[in-house]
Amino acid sequence: MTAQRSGCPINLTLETLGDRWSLIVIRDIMFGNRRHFRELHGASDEGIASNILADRLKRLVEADLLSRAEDPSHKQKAIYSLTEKAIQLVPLLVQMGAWGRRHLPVSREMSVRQELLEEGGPALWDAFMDELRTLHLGVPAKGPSVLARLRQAYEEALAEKG
Amino acid sequence: MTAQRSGCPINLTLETLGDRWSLIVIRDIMFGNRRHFRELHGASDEGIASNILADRLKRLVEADLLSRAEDPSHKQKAIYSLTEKAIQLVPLLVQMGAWGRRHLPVSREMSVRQELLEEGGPALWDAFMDELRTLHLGVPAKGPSVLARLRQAYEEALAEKG
DNA sequence: CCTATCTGCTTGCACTTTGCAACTGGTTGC
DNA sequence: GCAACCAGTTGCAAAGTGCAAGCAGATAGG
Repeated sequence: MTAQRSGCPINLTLETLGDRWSLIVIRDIMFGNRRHFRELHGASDEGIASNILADRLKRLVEADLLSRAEDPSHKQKAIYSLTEKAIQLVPLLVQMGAWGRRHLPVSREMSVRQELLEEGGPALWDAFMDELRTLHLGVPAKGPSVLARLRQAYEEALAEKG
Repeated sequence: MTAQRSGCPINLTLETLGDRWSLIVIRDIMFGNRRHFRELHGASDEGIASNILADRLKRLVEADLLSRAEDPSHKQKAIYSLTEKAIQLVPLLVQMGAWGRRHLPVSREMSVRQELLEEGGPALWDAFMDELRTLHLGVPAKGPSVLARLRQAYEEALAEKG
């Protein structure tokens, strides 16, 4: 990434997240709960290259959007978690999804989750963020799982598709 | 830009807008009301190169985010306007600004406008979008100018700064 | 008229980033 | 001890970015 261009909030956000992969990685960790390198590499529909994934993970950890921990069950496994800073991207990602859903040729099964999040409004986003804090920061759970609801809607849409 | 990767709304939005300059151009047209090539080239704090600006304008017109019209007062002047599709990016840009303001080293004078938009909430965003429709799509005005309010706040912050 | 300036770009070139495929050194389960 | 798995790395070609200079046509002033 280039050196700092200006103190404009939109520009700075773009400097941090404005490339084709950073937010895809965050999306997969956030909505797909993928926490290991191999999961992120193999499972995303977009097929990120391993060198780019490695680079993005490194940058995101440096930018304090992800944290990296070792898995006690396996000496080579790394667990990537969202930081609070990344969890606060939820409203931004929802807006991105909302705009894409309205204006771009999205597929049904990839947008049911977005639809739920849009309909739920800020209250649902907050509940989702609390759940992410439980999952990634170890904060005790507060309410029922939003992620489970999203996953269920996605799987139903997949089943309908055939 | 690469060929289509997946039907995910977030991914498609990223494919359309996920580079370092597209949203900067839209921001300058939207908040700075810059409508000509030279205005966009010279005035932004980030200093976009003219070839990249030309390329982005072309892509954005092709993506139906901008429209290009000739200026009747000057046969070589082109006027760029936001389309409805681009006007609907307002909530996304506000969220980007909000996140940047909270987590990145923004400057005061570049963030007063964002602050107003955040405080105003969805009602103010709607009023702003209506004003953009008046300015860019020729829809008759509905209410008092949000852009004027934002500009005033920015100029006050600049004056305070010295 | 003639010239200086302004218009939206284009060109050439160096540099950086991306994308693909194969590969690495180490770990684990059987 | 061996196959499968782990998080990456390496080499290389292609694409994208950034800078400086330049361009033809249009306009404004004298």
